Amino acid sequence: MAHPGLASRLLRWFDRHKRDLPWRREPRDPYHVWLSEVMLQQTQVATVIPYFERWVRRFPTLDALAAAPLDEVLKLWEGLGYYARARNFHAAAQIVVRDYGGQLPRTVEGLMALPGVGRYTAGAIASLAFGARAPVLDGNVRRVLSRVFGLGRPSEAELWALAESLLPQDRTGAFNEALMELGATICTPRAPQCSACPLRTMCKAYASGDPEAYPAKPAKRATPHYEVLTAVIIDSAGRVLLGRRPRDGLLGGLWEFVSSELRTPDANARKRSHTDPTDLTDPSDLTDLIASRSGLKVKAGNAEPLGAVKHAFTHFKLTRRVWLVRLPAPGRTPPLTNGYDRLIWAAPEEVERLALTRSDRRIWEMYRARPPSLFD
DNA sequence: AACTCGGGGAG
DNA sequence: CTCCCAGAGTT
Repeated sequence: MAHPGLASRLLRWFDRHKRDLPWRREPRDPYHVWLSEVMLQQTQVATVIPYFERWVRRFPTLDALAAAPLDEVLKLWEGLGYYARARNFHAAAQIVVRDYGGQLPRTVEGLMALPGVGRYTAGAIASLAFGARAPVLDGNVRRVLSRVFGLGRPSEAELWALAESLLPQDRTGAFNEALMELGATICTPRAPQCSACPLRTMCKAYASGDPEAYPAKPAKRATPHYEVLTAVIIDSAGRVLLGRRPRDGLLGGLWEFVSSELRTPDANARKRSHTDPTDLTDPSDLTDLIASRSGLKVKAGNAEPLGAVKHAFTHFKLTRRVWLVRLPAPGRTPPLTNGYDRLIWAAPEEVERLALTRSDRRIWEMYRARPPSLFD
């Protein structure tokens, strides 16, 4: 063994300190392991737990998931982000049920053939659910290994090879989980608790006196700021016009209020936004937007500002300028769905049932909580 | 190798 | 505010 003592120390620590998480119940259900690994991609444990519990109640088996419509799958994912995870997981469940008789592949290669399953997730499922001797490399493992071995800018290939070389003969699943657990609870990005670390005596980063310096942080770029103009269009029956975003791309498959594409705010808009966040660059902006995306011809006089909603994505910030537009008649389904794959008039109960983006959900709450206006 | 793709927890 | 989270897919 290349590094005597590492695996045994880590496993001994893990046996005493591991957290009791919903997806760790024995015996391991491969479906639960898979679900948890997909939900945990770029998402912290504390965020995932309630989603995981709800999901297992609604879709107790792989067959139940495969049989469900995508809209319902996305509704359970609402708010978790990276919605391609849900679309891929749903598609992969259907593949497993249809082609593999409902049994997950047990090898890394077989698992990686499924949509949304990369090398990390395949290694995690193979080792945790099936006891295969496969390594994992996630953000935690990347950090722990960089620190223990004093690597400043290790390549991915180097880290994968290292993770593999460290695997013990037995309990590889527990070893992988232990490595991640250590990174999540002890060997944290900031202020690591080295005094409680079972690997302290063999850790080069600890010996250096500045463990946080490993691994080196990449240079960051400035995040651009965009804005989106949004119309909450209400008909005389109190229904609201919603569009479903195209399946591929940002927030694919989710419903939103009729909105423009991302725009770079001009200098005048930036100046005005300090005083009135909903102010329009041009009064015809709103009516043009509604006409182009839905075919509806509305009067600017029927619009009133509802407010602004700010939202931060990973790579940019967004301000949504939201207007309320009241139609004097019952809405009919408009002929245009420019930029949407569906457009519907939704009753309030239906808005609760559909999968909205986070900011659209906030806009809906803002609409429902608005002070009564002269039109009410 | 460099992007895209959400949202939130926790300093 | 900033950082980064049990990453995958595309180019």
